[in-house]
Amino acid sequence: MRMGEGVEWAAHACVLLSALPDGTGLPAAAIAAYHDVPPAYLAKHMQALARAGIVTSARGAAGGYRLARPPQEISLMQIADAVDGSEPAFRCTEIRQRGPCGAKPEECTKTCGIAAAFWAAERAYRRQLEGVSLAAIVASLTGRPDPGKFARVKAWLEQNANG
Amino acid sequence: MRMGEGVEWAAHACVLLSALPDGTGLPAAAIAAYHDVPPAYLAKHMQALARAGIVTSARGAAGGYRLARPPQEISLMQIADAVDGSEPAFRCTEIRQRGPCGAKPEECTKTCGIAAAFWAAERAYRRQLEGVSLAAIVASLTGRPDPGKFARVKAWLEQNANG
DNA sequence: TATATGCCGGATGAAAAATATCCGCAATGA
DNA sequence: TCATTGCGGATATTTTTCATCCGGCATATA
Repeated sequence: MRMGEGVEWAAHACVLLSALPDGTGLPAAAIAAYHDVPPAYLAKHMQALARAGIVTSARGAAGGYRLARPPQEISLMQIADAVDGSEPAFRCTEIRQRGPCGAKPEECTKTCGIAAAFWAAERAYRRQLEGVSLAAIVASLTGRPDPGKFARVKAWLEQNANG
Repeated sequence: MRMGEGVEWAAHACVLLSALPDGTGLPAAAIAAYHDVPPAYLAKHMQALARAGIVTSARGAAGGYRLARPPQEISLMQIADAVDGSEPAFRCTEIRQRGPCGAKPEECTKTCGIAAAFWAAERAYRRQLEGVSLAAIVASLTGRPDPGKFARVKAWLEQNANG
């Protein structure tokens, strides 16, 4: 079971956007350059974030992406859902209804116990990620003292942001 | 993010094996026939279960698979790990070290906050599945009254088991 | 010992999904 | 108008998953 790497890209992109000066936008190409990832492919993921309402996009000259809401109101779960989809990892194919001793559909009023157990575990996973906000992630990064790095990032943003 | 369907097959196979009469073995072909899944492919997953020590295999005539321990001591997590692998779903590619403002390796003593959050969620997922035993699954199935079905399964097993 | 059964592991192939790029279009500011 | 930028679809490439087959070995039974 593996998660698409686009989720990692999108999460880091949102962290970067959280440091973006107010009233400005950051083009997808700049976000890709900052992280050294394929521009065209990252653009796809940014579009997914926009469709999910996590970021807003502005077209045309001086356009770009910015966060749609404050970082406290964006969770990692929302980002993962937007990029990777929100379908459950475990798919029940109703094996119990197949084969020589298969159960009839009318006997299967309750969900299969195996599927129920896996889905419960996925709920635990989701509950955990829903509790992690972008703000918390940013806080964990800037928590350690590193003023020089912070200044460099700020300078890079001001150079590459539009607006 | 999706889980391989082999996990579902393996879980159902273990449930079936838990009803197997003592001292007998069930060939992979019989397990596949019972669930109406591809025999050669299911055999692969059964081999994975055997390598993980969840089932034991006996070769030759009158051989087959059986559970290696009582159902109370087998968890869904163990089955999923055996079949799907136990690598984490989220892979950190150390994006923070790339790009024009990338951090130097010596600055990255702590794991990336994003990776840490996803891995914490995966731990919650695992903890949940570790708490679900095969015995609990079986109990949830036989809990509702269905004596006829139970008898049919038993008869099928006695017809197809070896030993 | 001969034979049939059945697991083991590797090689191989087919299908699906993830990864990645490109292009035409629409929108927007200079 | 023109350069810039996001949007969506089409397409190509790579990787992973799904699935089968085969030779080899182990074991019970006759």
